[in-house]
Amino acid sequence: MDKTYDPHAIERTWYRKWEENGYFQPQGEGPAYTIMIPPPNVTGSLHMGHGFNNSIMDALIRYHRMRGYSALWQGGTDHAGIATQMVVERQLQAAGTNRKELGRDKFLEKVWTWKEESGSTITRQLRRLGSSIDWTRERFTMDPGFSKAVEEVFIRLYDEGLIYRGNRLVNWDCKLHTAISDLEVVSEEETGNFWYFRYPLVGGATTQDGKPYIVIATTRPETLLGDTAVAVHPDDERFRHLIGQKVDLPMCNRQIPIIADTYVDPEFGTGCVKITPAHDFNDYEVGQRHKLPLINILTKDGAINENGPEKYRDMDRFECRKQLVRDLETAGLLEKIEPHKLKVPRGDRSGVVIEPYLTNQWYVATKSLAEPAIKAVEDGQIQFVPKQWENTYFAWMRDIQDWCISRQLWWGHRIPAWYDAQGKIYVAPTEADARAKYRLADDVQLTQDEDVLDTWFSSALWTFGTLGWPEQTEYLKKFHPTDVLVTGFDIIFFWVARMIMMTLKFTGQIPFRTVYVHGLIRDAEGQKMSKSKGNVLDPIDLIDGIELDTLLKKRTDSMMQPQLAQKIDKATRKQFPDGIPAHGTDALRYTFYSLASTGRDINFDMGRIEGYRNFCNKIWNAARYVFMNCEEHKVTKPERRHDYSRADLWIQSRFQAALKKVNESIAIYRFDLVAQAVYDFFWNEYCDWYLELSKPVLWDEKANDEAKNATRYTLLSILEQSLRLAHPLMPFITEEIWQKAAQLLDITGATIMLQPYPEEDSSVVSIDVEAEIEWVKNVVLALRNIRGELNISPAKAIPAIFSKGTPLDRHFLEQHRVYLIKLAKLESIEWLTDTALAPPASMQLSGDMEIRVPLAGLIDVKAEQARLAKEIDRLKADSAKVEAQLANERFVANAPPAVVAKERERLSSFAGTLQLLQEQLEKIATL
RNA sequence: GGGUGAAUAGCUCAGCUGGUAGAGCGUCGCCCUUACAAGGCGAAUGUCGGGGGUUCGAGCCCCUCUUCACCCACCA
Repeated sequence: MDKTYDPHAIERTWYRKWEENGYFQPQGEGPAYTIMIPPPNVTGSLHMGHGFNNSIMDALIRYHRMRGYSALWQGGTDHAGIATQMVVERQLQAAGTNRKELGRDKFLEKVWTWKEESGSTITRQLRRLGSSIDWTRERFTMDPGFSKAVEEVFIRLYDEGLIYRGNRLVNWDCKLHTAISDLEVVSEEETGNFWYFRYPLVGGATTQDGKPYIVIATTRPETLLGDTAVAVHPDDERFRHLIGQKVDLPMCNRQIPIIADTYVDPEFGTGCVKITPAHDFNDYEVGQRHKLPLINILTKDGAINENGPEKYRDMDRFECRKQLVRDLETAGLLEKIEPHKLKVPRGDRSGVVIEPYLTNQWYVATKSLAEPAIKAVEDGQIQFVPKQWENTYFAWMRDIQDWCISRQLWWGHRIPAWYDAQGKIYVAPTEADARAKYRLADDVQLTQDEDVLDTWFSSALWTFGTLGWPEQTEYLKKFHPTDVLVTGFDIIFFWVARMIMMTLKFTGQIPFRTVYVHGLIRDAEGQKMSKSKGNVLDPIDLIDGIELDTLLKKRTDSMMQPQLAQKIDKATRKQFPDGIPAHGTDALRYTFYSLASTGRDINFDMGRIEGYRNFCNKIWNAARYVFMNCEEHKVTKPERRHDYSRADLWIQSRFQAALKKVNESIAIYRFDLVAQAVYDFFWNEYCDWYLELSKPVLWDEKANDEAKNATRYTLLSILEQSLRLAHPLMPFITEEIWQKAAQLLDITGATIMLQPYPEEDSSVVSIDVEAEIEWVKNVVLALRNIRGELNISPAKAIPAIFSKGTPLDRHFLEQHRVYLIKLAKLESIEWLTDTALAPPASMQLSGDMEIRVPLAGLIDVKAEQARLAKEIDRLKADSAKVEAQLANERFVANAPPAVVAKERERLSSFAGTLQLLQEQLEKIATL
């Protein structure tokens, strides 16, 4: 083995072997364990969120696979309608053309080509993460089988009346020319204006203070062109007399009524609200109540259409706004302009301001679907982890709105609906089916609906669609419902909720038993990673490393604003002056696990990943040590427990503790605790103590062969078990090392992946042995403390004198001489019966036993005095605290006796130690 | 407006049913000791956001305030 761990060298080959040998496919006859990948966008590339998400899933799958489950991790990708279409449209634009010019068929060809080209990027990257996805079953949301499921669902819902077509206001994206759902609209607070306009009263009416006009306030002046009323509150004294009167709508040559509606808040603005039913959701409601006409004034691009006054026609909505304000000002109808903060709705993909727009769209009636979906969570059939997300889910589901599922795009599942000349709707898989189903005469002309379905409509079918539904396949029977869905909170509504609804509806089963909800991966400062901030980390770069220049280029490329690019350049140089070194997949994954605590957002810390890269190196080198000491011997399992050293038994016992902790923590999805347990055990116990404790045995020429074999066996078998313990987290390094460990232990099996997970075994847990080695550790620690504090070189062997203590101390001392000599680097050990004879020395306590390192020629008295003084101070502070507590009568009276006794004991032990140290200090002072 | 989460060492985070505050990174010493300098050994570091309360005892429970983040909602 190389001296230094090189992730690159080992990650390359293993993944290919695993995949080629079919190890990712469900194995054996065990119970099913299923995870469905949240399908990434087929043309996307891996980001930190994917990295995190898939690391978690892989750990779960590998763990369960090793525990004997027939584990299926179903992989696949999503066609991602809007996102993908946008990318291809951008490419066309760069080539000087557009989709309209190309036409639908040609355009779709282009998209498919692009999908074929780039679709492997994300799956290749998922492989780099070590994801043990069953690629033989990879699905795509637009492959024929899955499309069949989509079609089936649409038609059945339509036939049941749960999908309908409606003409109403939708969120319209003027750039993408499509409707989008409520969820795809993000409202951010922006600074805008409040414009106050005068609407002249008709027929000589005046306001209370005699003005011939009323004043309305608006944040959207251009919608004035579509106003069909002005509303006031029915109880508003100021305007009551005007209800039923009319106003002249400026610039429009129309008169509109003043109506009364409780929707109006008299306190807000002027108390008079312009009502534009065709361009505002609230106004629409008001309009419905008062039977107001709807005047649509916008084109699909967001320009003024033929319903607007000629002057403004074809003007963009924002251009029109400016012009209209100028015109009103000229006309003396602009009262004032105030700055105003308002929520501006924008499309999550396009970023443009969304318009409420009157169109025909397809909707899913969600109420009846939501009910059982709510119940499934209420009943605990589906559980969210952490549980608090259930409230979020309930809140949304209980107030769910009908879902607009049609999109005016080309890329996606085309809606299986046909229209005749009268616009009558026929829903069936194909035109021929439609004719048959509805018994249409041959001469009836049918045209298919131009629209496609919302991507999330198909995603909602993911858990059962991927398993072959509507066919009742063996896989569907065996692997559905799935076990756990691992996902970010950001798509609970988009995806999780809709999956639950659709899956219950069409399979009668829940889609998954557990929803593990995790947070977002942010940068070290807690900022969202985004291209424009230039703080994006690419998981692949963390694995492979990246040169500074390449990183800079990546971060500043295609940046619209040069100042921004400059800033990013500077920040990047500062954070990564030498680029990013390679850390390897295992280290990256381990970092994700270690940060995966209670479902909150994760700040990605470079310090962490370096630490875990070092951990990999530690494992690597520990293995080297073990192999170095074992490979030239035939190592066999010892016949008798008696052959094992105390250290051998100790590490076996400690391994059990770690294993238990790991099992418990995985069961509650606390991967941070899993990572911590494995790290602590391997580094702080196995490496720091056990490996050191093995040396005196292995290097002792007098030790018998049985003892040496037992230690070698323990070294190897604990290593081998630790590798299996850690394998779900760090698949590559564990596999690489395991191969050799298995060989030396005569374990057959081609891969660690398919080995059983370590079994808990209480028979090797020994409290006595643990206490004994704990004693050794304490003595060693005491001696090391003296050495460290007094700056005695680690190379210098020192004498140690022991005294006081219990018979057990004395027994252990004899028993573990060699351990102490090796670990504390002692030149001699002496037991002193009369402490009066003790030479001037530095002293430490282990329990009641006094440990002395004679000062003569070794150390400087001042340093020892300082050490003692420090210790005394600390003890004094501690005893003062305990003393105060014990002086409190109510504590003594009310606290459990055990607690009180413990405190008493502590106090007396403090006092004893304190006295000793003080004597020691005086003694030294005389030197 | 409603809701959720967070605030613990310089940084990133743990801290189970209330009973002596932990890890990693960083810092400071001493060391290339035959697995590992991506390492070993030792050390320092906290009025657990503020205030109140319950309790013998609060990082943890209750109230309140402050700050930050996020989610939902139609305020023109």
